[in-house]
Amino acid sequence: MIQPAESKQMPKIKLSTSLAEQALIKLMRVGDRLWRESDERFGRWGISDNHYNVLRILNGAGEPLSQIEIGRRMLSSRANVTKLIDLLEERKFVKRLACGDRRVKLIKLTETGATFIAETASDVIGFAEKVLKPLTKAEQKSLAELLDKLS
Amino acid sequence: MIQPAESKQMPKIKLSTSLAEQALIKLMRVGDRLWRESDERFGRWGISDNHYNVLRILNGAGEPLSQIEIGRRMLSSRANVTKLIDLLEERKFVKRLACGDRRVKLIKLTETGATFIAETASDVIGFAEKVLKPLTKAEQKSLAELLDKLS
DNA sequence: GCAATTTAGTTTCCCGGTTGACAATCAACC
DNA sequence: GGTTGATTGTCAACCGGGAAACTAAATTGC
Repeated sequence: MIQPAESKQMPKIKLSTSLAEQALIKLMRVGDRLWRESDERFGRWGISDNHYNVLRILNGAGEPLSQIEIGRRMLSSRANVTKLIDLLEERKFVKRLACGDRRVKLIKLTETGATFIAETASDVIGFAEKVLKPLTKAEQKSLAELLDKLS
Repeated sequence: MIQPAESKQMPKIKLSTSLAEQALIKLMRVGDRLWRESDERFGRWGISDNHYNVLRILNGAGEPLSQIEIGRRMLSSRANVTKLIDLLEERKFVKRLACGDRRVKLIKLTETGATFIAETASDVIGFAEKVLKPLTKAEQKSLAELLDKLS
């Protein structure tokens, strides 16, 4: 006794999906999937992938960075960096240092934080290897180069 | 300005950034950036990119889809699909249809929704073209193929 | 036929992010 | 020196997503 008062006939617009658009969609989809998987992975350690990103950036820089500089490098807002650092400091992974400019707080990676990075590094690399396994080394290189051109 | 050089000494772990890891990071970064830009772009029309995604999926399917099927295709939760459809229905872009199985609500693209897609299509394609402009056609094709292998 | 299980959709709550307002500080300029 | 404007970090409010609890309806098993 249910009959669609509405027809199921649906309008359909012919969309010319250009090559660029197809590539864009795939790029966004794959990126989205990776963020999810990555987030789930880091969740096991009680932090998000962005928390880890902060540690990576600090380790890569080799010197303390201001919060705003961290935000700049990871494309995140000042407010969010504050919250990320809050947790990382609570976990003793980083420390807020006073600095000549008293507006600025330099964020320093602690020994604890460095150790954490060292211990989890193999796991992170394993994740990358797993994800990119379908590609040969040459293809991985090619992919990285193509992505560089888009940055 | 700069004083205690000592306390700024920071531990640094030597991380062997593998090829795979570099490619992964670039992939996630570019993907993240694109989602932001895309979201900002659709924001002008009062919807998010995910709302638009629903319209695209419906248009592509050519027939009404259940909410759970939509969620499956866009990797989104049931709960979120409900909220997405709520707004789209309010905007008259889609309509919830009753169906034989009374648990299910089939989502149908309306004329209004189809018109909206048609009118915004060129803008969306323009965005894709702009983003992928740094790549030649051959490179775009190559990128799409590499991404396919990762799916 | 009827209980138990499963499924689709909704609602509630929480989490991570942004925006905007704010205080403190620095820089520039009269 | 004192005022104005910019910059850094924090906080409150809001928003888009997911997980889990819940309802209604279908399916399975006895």
